Amino acid sequence: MVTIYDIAKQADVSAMTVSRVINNTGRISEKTREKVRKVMEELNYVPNAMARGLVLQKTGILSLLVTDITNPFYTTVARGAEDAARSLGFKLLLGNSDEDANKEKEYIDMILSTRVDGILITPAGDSSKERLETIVRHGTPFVTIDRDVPGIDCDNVVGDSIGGSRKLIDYLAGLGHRVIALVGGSFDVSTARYRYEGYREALAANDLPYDERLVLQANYRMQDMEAAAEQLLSASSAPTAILAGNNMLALGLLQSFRRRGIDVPGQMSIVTFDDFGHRDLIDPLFTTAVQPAYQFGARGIQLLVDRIEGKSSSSTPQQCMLPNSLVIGSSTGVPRSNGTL
Amino acid sequence: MVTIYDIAKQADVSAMTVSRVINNTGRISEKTREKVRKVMEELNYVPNAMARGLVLQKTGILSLLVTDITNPFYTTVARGAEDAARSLGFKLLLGNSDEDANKEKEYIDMILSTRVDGILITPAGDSSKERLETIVRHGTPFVTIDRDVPGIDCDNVVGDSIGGSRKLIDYLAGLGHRVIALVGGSFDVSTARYRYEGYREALAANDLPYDERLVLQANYRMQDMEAAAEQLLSASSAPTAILAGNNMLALGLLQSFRRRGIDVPGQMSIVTFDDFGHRDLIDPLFTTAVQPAYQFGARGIQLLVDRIEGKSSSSTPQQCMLPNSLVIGSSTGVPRSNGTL
DNA sequence: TACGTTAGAGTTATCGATAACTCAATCAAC
DNA sequence: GTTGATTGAGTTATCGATAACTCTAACGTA
Repeated sequence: MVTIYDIAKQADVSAMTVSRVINNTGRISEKTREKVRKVMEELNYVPNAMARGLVLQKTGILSLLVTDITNPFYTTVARGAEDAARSLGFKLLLGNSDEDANKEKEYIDMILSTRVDGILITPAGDSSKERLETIVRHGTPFVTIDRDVPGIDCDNVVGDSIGGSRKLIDYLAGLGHRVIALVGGSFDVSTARYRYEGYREALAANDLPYDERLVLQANYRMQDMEAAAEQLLSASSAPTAILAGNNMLALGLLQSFRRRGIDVPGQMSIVTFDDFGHRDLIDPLFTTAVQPAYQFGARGIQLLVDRIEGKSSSSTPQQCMLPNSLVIGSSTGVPRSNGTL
Repeated sequence: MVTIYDIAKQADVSAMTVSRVINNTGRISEKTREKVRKVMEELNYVPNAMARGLVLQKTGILSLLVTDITNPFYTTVARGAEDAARSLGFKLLLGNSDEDANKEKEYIDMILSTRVDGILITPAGDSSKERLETIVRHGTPFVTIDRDVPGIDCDNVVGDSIGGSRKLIDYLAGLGHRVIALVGGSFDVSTARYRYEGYREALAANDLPYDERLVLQANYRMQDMEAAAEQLLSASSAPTAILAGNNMLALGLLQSFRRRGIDVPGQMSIVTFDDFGHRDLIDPLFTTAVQPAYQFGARGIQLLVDRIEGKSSSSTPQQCMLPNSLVIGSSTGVPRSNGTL
């Protein structure tokens, strides 16, 4: 591996001179500069980021830790983060916690060990608190996105979950639905709580009764939707519509209903948050509160870099709530006329 | 930031002893070990990967560079790579070249500077040759996936593009199609060439004439499909079926046809490679040669690590071709009866 | 002419960890 | 009671780069 010493020897200068040429610092004569440049080119020199990072105490790397890299929402977040990081002169280290506390811990340890300059993280849940506190103790700047964690007061970028739920339920109520279930994420996750909150507010606002038997919790990854579907269908008064906690849950429900021969939206309407991209391709197209995923990543990185570069005062965390917009799809219709299935 | 020296001072031992406790090497009495462990815990010590990497001359990081992170095919590749890397004790640095030679170069420089232990890369095209040669000169092990590059003889994992094309064309021919167009990727990309080759072979095998006016090139990212659709529809004998070079092109074509009121598959059949995941959701479901994307990533990492750890002899590059399987969807049907549109 | 400036370098110490070597104490065996 | 092995540490040099300091011509100026 070529080092500045190899360059220095070849060019018959000191290592420091080579370093100065690389970084364009100090005074170097044009002649020397050219000589060094030529040798660097000849030997295909690439600086060693570890050595540099060790002395500079920074790496130029930011890390993005999401909970599900196969979810198009997070893929788009990643793109936004990557573009923003690149344009601000940072590299991006991408990680995937799979909604798993242990994996999250492993990743955070790895990230701290790498001495990244900052961390953009979607916490797996409220239990992420202790891991975030570890990050705080290490003094590494971080920004939470998509979810917040009670007890952690930091920069964050979230969506308007309450507002999104209200829009979705209002829309369903407008179609005539009066029995609407919620299949949400675990209440250990902030978005699940807020979406539940919006759900309840909207029910009240529409004079619809709240029935706790119509509220199911799952994790955000599409498992167990069979059981959830079964449970909802066998209820004494089965719902005519469902608010799914996120796109993956909506998909899981849709699949379960299809297997049972339940038509969506004919017999059951489904609404949810976010989409799968490629809207033209999907049928039924979910009626959904679409969040600006790309902006989640881009804004998050921006806040993070502001924090790193000390632009934002260290005392006041920046909270940023991004709006969502209701997109009407073909997964919703008027309630089925006969109450039972 | 806490270092081993801080630990050493607190525990009243030398830094070397701390290092030994961390790495479980050398002889340490149980008493000392415990004492050091306790201090590490108290101070929340996390080793500095840069310092360690500098002396060990390795980072434990592998890099995956793909050409389009929003393409579900590569997302799944990334998951396979990540799982494999993790289970082999490596971390994964993910990058995205956007099919762009300049971005690719920037990323490779960054990666080399980071001194990753190995690189898994989907080359943007044949021009990637010079960038791969840079990697060779630096002695960093690498494996190409999905595409190969003429003139570069290295470990790689590719799909059976020729076989895939043949299966798809055979299927179309079996439905009765006799005028089949190819809208492929740029011939600068190996998969585009192989898919074209399979297309020609299959035409010949089915006694179908080859008409170069029915072969269009695009880049793999869904742009310009309007123009391609226009050109195909206005041809004197418009095709009744199209082999799209990849999933993104198929999607672009579908959208263009829909805008023009051309029904798929009623008036035009489309076949392609790979899918978009979430098969249940998509309509029309493309008839496609599905490649084992997860395996591309997993196998690639495996080859890479074998190479890094010297398990594979340095003289013989491992070539690995993964089979694809024909999945019949709803984007194909018998040719429209009236020749014109 | 003598002295302060400045351009254009070179030297040395340092970042945090580990490899390789050294060293003192303990213990066993003859 | 020496000698030799073994245990449980400590010392020093090193990885590749940069910060901070030093040094030396050449030059300008009174």
